[in-house]
Amino acid sequence: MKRTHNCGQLSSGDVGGRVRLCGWVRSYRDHGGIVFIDLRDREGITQIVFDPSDDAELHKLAGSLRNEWVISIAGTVRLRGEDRINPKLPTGKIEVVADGLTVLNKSQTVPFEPDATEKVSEDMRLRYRYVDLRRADMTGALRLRHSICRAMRSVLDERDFIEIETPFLTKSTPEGARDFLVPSRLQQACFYALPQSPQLFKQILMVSGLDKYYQIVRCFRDEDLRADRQPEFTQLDVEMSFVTEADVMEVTNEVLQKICRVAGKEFPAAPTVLTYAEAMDKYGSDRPDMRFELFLRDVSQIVKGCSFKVFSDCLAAGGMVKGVCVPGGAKFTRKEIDGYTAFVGDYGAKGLAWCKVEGDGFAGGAAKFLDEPVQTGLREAFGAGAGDIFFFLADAPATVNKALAALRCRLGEELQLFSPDDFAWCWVTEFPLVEWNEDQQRWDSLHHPFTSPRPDQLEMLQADPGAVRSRAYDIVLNGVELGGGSIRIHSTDLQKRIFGLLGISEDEAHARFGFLLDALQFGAPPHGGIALGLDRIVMMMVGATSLRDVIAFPKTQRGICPLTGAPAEVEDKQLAELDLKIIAPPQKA
RNA sequence: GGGGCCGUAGCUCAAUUGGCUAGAGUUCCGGACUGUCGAUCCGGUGGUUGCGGGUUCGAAUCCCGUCGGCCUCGCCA
Repeated sequence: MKRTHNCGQLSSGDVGGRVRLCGWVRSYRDHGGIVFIDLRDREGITQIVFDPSDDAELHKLAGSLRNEWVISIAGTVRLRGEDRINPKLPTGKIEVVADGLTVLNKSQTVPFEPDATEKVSEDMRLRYRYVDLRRADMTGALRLRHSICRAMRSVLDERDFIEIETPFLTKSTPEGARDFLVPSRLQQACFYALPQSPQLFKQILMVSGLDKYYQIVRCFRDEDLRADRQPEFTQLDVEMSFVTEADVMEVTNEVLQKICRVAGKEFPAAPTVLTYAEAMDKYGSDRPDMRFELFLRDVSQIVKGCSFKVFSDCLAAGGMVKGVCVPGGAKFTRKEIDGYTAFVGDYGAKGLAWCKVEGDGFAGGAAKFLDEPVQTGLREAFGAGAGDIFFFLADAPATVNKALAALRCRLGEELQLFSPDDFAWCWVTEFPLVEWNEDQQRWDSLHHPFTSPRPDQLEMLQADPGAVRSRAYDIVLNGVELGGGSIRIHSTDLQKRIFGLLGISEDEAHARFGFLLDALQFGAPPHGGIALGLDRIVMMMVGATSLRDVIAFPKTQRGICPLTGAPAEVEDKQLAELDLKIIAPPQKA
């Protein structure tokens, strides 16, 4: 046995005991005579002492140790004197007096110290990920991730869910995100796709009568990356038979409750539930950040008929005017306001109207176009007072909401309207079933085409599809969507109607989803489920701002793994076996 | 595909805004030191300023291109 304890384990209770420890040299302090080694493993740090008067040979070897060498030591646990206690170390009351030392492996000089206080560039960290993962916060994130998975499994196991694996090599369904494709050798000119989610399989498992399924599963989407978006990510995928929205939400709440307990965070007994319509109205977003108010308000009715051409033209064209009132915002400089104007421009807004409340009247910006009744209406609507500022956006509702929601979040952050450890959960429900795609001139599913419409609104499917609400629900934390799901369609007829609405012909539907449509005909029970983003949950729980900090081996923004160099070219022989040819090889410098 | 920020020693950064041999901390190497704990003290190694081109008497600095990293819009049912 190479070790009897780990490096975070020993305490005053172990004094006098003989121990063996293994780990990495975190630092060495050579006083000419006495030598101290900080020995680190994933559990902690223990100080090892080498005294020349005990064993001159051993002391000499200890003097040759360098950072990140892997060693094994044997020795006796000793209490440190009162004045030698290190309060920064959990093991700081003891030390191990070594009588044996084996160098298990030397290390080259590491490109950066695993406990460096300076922030090392992420490029470096990812290239030398094995060194980076020695850092306590990275180890901590991965361990919490593990604990969260265990919490998920324990809740679902307790409730008689069955974990079932679904294929990674599956069929491309060009709806939605771009697929990662895998060429097939046995079926030339054919491709597998990596799953964007196990959606269809889990529904088929319900048809099979498996009743309650879950899986902690990798999903793949070949889209551009973001800090909170990786091309491969993990989700907790859940599906249940004979349930309603409330059943799925209740199970999810219990899972999240347990996760929060494990992570030392709060989860409310009953999270706020708001409808999509409410969320869009007050927050401009279907993933509202509820840590602060700063509500948006549709002021179209108040400003209609005012002399401001930007507003009147917009309303005449069927647009909307929406605003936000920032308490104390009159102190914003022109430069800051210009900054916000440019900011909303990124989201497609053509401008940002503003005016300040000074004393009894409005001043600056658009103030001169807003007459007395309009000013009064706005003040009352927002409860505004002197020293506040209004921002208004006039445009198509989608643009207004997107830009104003982004502005609201930016203001909330800049004005510190919440504290960093605030946790605000909410469910968003009653999403529209479909939305109009202006570019393609057709209806698109908001969620996915297997989402059930509300049964009491089926008759509107023909006449007014945009008004039909679905049985979908999303769980949101601090403005971040952590998961979503729905009650699915279990009737072939209804599923066909929805495909029809989405402009998917019968032939097309059959080619793509025929296996699901077939399955629905063989006794599909009513069913529904949800998927929770594991990476994002861990990210929120550790307070990270990037998924890369909670994934052991993530990709960079351009989809590269700096550690392995993936993706990489393959040999011609491999291509030949697949009957593939690179038509336009990249130009090499 | 678009916009923005960045790239200087192994690492983290500086360089008086175009001017003297590109510096500092840390790492590393050597030396001193028997109670440190981010040890300390002394000395030393370490640079094609991402790469290529241009402007200039002179470029880390300005211009063009390119590579790489990050953030973001589009995209992500």
